[in-house]
Amino acid sequence: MLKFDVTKKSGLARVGVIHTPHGDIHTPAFVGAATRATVKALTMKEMNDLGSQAILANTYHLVLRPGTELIKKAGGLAEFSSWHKPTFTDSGGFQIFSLPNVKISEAGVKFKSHIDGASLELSPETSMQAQWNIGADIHMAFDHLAKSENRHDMEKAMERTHAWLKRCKKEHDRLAAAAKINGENEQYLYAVVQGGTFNDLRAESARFCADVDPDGFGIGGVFTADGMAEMLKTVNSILPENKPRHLLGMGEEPIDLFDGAENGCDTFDCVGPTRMARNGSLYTLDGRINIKNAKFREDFTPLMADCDCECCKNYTRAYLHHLFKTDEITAKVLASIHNERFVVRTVDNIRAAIMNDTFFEYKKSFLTRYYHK
RNA sequence: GCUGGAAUCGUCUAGUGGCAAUGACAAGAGACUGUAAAUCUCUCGGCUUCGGCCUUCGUAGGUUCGAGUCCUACUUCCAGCA
Repeated sequence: MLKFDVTKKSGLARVGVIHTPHGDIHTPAFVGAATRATVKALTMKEMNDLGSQAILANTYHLVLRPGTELIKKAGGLAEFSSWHKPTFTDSGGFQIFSLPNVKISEAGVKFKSHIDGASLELSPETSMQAQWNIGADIHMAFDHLAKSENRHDMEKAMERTHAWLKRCKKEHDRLAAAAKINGENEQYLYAVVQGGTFNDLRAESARFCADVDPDGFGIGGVFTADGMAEMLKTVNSILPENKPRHLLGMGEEPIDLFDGAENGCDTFDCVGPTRMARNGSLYTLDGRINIKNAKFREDFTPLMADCDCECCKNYTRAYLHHLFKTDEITAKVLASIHNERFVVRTVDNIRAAIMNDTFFEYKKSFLTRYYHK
C-alpha cells in the first residue's frame, strides 16, 4: 500500500508526504505533464532545477511510441527518461475524450493511432499491463470520460468507469503480486472519480472508488473551474483522508490550484503551463501576458521581477519577445522553464501557507493581484 | 543603342475585360486546463449611420457600359545582342 503521511490538516486542505520507490512528494505538489516521457521543451535537469517533484506520462502515447516493452527493457520510465524522481502515468482514458473515432464497449476501447491510423485497443487489463511495463510509481485506473455533459451520458460513463475500476484493481493486484515475487519496485493504483458536473454522481463515484480500496484517487473529467470547488468539497469529504488525491488535468489557471488545495487535493497535473509557454503566454503575478505583443519589444525588465527561475534571473522581456518573434527554440525553452517554475512555486507556496495557517491570506492576495479583482 | 520581357497591398506572388483584387510571409490581436497543440482562430487600403462610399495594380493618355487585364507614349528594371 502506498504510504502517505498527512502532516497538517486545515479543513479539507492538508499538507503531506507521498512516499514512492523513487522518492517523496511533498504535497500539495504540481506534477509536470510529460506525456511522451518528456516535458516538452525541457530537459529533466531543467525540470529538477526548477523544483519539480514528479512528472506524469501518458500510457496511450507511450504504447504508440516507443512501446511499453521497450520502456520496461530500459528499466522503466524513470531510468528511460533519466527522471530519477516519482512518476505517474495516466491510463489512456483521456484519449477516449480527446481522439476522434473512438469505439467504446464494455470490453474496452478501440482507437485509431493518430500517427499511422493503425487500430489499437485499450482495456482495463491492457492499460494496467502497459502501465506496469512503463513502470511509473503511480498509475491511473482506465476510466471513461464522457464527451457530453448530458446527465444520462455522464451516468453511463461513470458506471462504466466503476466496472472498469474493479477490473483494473484485479489486474493491478495480479501484476503487483508477480512483481513482488520478482523483487521489483512496488507500483500503485489510483481510482478515478467521475460524475461530471453532477454532485450526486460525484458523491456516488467517490464512495464507489473508496470501497475498491486503491492506493489513492484521481479526480477526473473536470474541464472548467465552474462549480469545481463545490464538487471537490463533496468528493474529498467522502474519500478517505489517509490516501492521496490527484486532480487530473487542472492547473492552467492559478485559481484552480488554490481551489483544489483548499478542498483537499494533494497533487495536480496540467499541460497548460508548458503549452501556454510554447505559445508565448507567460505567467506573472499580475496575470498572464502574451510576450509576443508589440508592447514588449523594448521592455528591458525581467519577465517577472519576483521570480527565481533561470529565465527571469537572466533575461529581459525584450529578449524573450525577440526570441519568440524570430521563432527560436530557446524562446520555448525559457518560457517553459518560467511557466513550469511559476506553477510549481505557487503550489509550494500554497503548501507552506497551509502549514503556517496563512492559506486564506495568501490565496486572497495572490488572486486579487493575479486577476485584478 | 537595338530586340525581347517585366512593373500588383511592407515583401514575394495570383490574376488575360465585371476586382478592393489570390496565396504565402511579415505585421497586429486572441484562444489554449489527465497534450493528435513549437498548435489553432481572427484582423490586415481608407471611411462607414454596416447599406455602402471613396482611393488603389510604375506614370500619362486612349479604347470600352466596364481596364490590373486591350492600345499608345514615357519611366524604371531584367535578359540577349551590339
